[in-house]
Amino acid sequence: MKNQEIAKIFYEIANYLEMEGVAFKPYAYQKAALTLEGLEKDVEEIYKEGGREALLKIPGIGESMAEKIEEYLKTGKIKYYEELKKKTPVNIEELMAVEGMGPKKAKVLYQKLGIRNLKDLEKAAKSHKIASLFGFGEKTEKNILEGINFLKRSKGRFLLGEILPTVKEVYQKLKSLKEVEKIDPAGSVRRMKETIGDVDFLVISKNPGKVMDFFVRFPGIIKIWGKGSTKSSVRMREGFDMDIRVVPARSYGSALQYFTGSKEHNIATRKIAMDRNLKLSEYGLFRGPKMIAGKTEEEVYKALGMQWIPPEMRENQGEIEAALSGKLPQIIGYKDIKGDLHCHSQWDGGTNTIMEMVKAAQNMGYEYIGISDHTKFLRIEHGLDEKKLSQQRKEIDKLNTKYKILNTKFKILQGCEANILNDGSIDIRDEALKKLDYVIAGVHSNFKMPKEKMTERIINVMKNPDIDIISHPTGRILKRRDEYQIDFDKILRVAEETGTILEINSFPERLDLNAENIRRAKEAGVKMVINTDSHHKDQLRFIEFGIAQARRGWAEKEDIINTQPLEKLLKLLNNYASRAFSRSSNF
DNA sequence: GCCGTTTTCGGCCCGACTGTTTTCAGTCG
Ligand SMILES: Nc1nc2c(ncn2[C@H]2C[C@H](O)[C@@H](COP(=O)(O)OP(=O)(O)OP(=O)(O)O)O2)c(=O)[nH]1
Ligand SMILES: [Mg+2]
Ligand SMILES: [Mg+2]
Ligand SMILES: [Zn+2]
Repeated sequence: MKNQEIAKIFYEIANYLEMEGVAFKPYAYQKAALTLEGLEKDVEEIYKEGGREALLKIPGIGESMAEKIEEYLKTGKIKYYEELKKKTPVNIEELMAVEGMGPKKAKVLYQKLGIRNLKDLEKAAKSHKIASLFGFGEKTEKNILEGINFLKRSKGRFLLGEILPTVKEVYQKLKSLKEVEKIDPAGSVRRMKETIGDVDFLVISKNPGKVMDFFVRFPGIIKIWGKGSTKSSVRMREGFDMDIRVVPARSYGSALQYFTGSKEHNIATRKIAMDRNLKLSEYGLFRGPKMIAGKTEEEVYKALGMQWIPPEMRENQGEIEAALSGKLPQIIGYKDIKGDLHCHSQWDGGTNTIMEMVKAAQNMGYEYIGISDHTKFLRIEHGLDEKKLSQQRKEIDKLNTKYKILNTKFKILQGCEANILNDGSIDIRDEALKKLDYVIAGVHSNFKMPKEKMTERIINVMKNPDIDIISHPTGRILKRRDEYQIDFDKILRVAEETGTILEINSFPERLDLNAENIRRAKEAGVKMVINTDSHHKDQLRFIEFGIAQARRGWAEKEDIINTQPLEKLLKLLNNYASRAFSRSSNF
């Protein structure tokens, strides 16, 4: 898939143009790059299916960029870009990664000192060649050196699940300050994005100075990037930045709207305001000098003629248009999940016994849990064979009887997470599968198959009437492994035909399906299930991360099968299996 | 370079902080 490559080139073009001082074009390229980056469908496929016309339908792509994409797909190069690069042979991305360095400074440094990369920059700063340049100075030079050092130590974006505990700690500490009237996490944390670049907090206070003084003295801060009366920014020991914004109570809603983002959502919302001869900023919504909204987010959106938009959806992916026409979907809520169908127990080397998992599930307020241990192909994971599965069945039956006697409604289901082998067969015999309440199948080996083969492999499994759910369908591991090559449109078609359910895996490094694919699945009429893949009872809590992605993917309650009570769930699983069977027997 | 139920041309979000500058450009959110 060449989406990322082309996006990267467009970002670079934007940077080169910005260096030259060209107006507006850089933003056009950036916007197109961002869209390509987030596009789950392969541009090459879009082009093959619909030619240049289809490319033009992508928002932010016009004649000029469509032509460049076409050129890249055909020749592997974009002449315009190659020429820009030849003219200014600078690793601009690397230089701009240094805090405080942008295209304008990079240009001067290249022209005056021939600086082309980070190494050149460090050398020049160390030998004090920068301070004397026009527009630069001692402090700039020092900041550059410091910036380089922090950059070298930086670890990139953090997983939401990895950073959230720290966020909660800081939140509590800030909240305890008496000058803090109200505080909320904002930015990507409030939107529950799968990865977090930095942590943003919004505060109401009548005494911003005090709040800022307290904030920048926080334990664990290793660098203060900036400190003002309304806004400060710091680097934490753990390697991430924190931004804080302080506003008066009357602006809290508009400030929360601003600071929650996303940037693209903000710009689009501000354009709606402009269309109505209004101005929207973090301080409020204004008609001329008159403030007409700002205290709450609801008020701000309402004054713009919009429904309030859940933070997870604020990505400028159509939510603004939907909110304007009152057609936002009723997305799934954080309390709508009635049970978790992907849980591992001690049987396959997980941490907890079935009983311990059950108790944890009950604490979550669930009505059921599905135990889905690995199967025998995965020897390192102590995968269960047919015999073990039947022994496990006996234990689960016993526990269920106990619950019946105790007259609780709670039910334990027995599933398994079987392995999809290279040819799309399963490592457990059919007779054994039929004795389970449901079957999950997932790819756990041989991730690098060519697209056609991998797609065929998964499709074969979906046509198997005994298989109900495909776990982590694209196989990505955040920050570590890309999705495997699949034709997701084809997979969606077959999933719809066979009634196979696709998993939204809530494990922090998976979150697979992602939001964009969830939206595609919903549009294709494919049902999904939100699971945690817990290997420890405490991991049942991960469900909120999966729900957040589902919300960003516009999923409603009825798109997610485990929002249903047990009886309905069983019917859905069974229905789908028998439907799949009747269809596949007609082939 | 892109885009359009007010536009096919004329706009393109709006504001804070810093360092360098004698009044603002650059960078960032
Ligand atoms: N209006 C406007 N708002 C912006 C702009 N840049 C950032 N914001 C707002 C929206 C962002 O969600 C919020 C926080 O900025 P961040 O850079 O921290 O982005 P965000 O938290 O969304 O993502 P992150 O995970 O930190 O990369 O500030 C901008 O250029 N214009
Ligand atoms: Mg930078
Ligand atoms: Mg942020
Ligand atoms: Zn699993």
